[in-house]
Amino acid sequence: MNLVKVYKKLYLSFGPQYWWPAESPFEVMVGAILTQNTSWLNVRKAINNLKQHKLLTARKLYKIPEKKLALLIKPAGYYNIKAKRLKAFLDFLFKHYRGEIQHMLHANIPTLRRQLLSVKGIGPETADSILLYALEKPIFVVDAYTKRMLARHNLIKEDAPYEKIQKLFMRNLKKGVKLFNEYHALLVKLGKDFCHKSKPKCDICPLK
DNA sequence: GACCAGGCACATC
DNA sequence: GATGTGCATGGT
Repeated sequence: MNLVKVYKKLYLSFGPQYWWPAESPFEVMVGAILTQNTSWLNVRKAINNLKQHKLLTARKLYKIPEKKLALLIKPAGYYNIKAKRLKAFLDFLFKHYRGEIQHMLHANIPTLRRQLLSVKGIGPETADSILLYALEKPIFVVDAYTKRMLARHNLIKEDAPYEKIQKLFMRNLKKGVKLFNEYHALLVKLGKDFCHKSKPKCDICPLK
């Protein structure tokens, strides 16, 4: 089964996913860092905390102490390290783009990706999530679910590197923000509902 | 109570 | 270059 067929099956099974669940590009970026190895339910609590305190803007988060930020995002787990990562990202945003997300849109994709990856705490998945879902650049996001699905259907090896998997998608799909957005979201849906880590065999996989 | 979640950096060999 | 470990909350 090729990747286009996989997409069609997923879409027929689940329908549109309306990603990313956020009210602004900045919220996407914050969410992308907070959701590292963490369930979205916990991330939502953390983001709601920031919203209730009216702190979910680049300027506000840039100014508040790291300690205070850590307490606010506590429900998301790893809160000390994530506060540090958010701060590192905000430092980057103000240093290179005067704190304005709009200004990032002028840079080209490879440059942006390199810059994001240079921030401590932003790895390939977080960088690509920001590029695709916040900045609407045509980059495919690879996550643990993506990897698991491909490995279980024998399309890659379990330990295949990120960039290799990403290229697999980007070479075999028509390049576009809309498709990449929906595809990744559908893979997460599949992973959450069917492709469980502790159950290597899945009899009811919609891809079968 | 165990297991897992929309990763990443760093230590050690 | 590969392999292991810390980071932490909250749902199932």
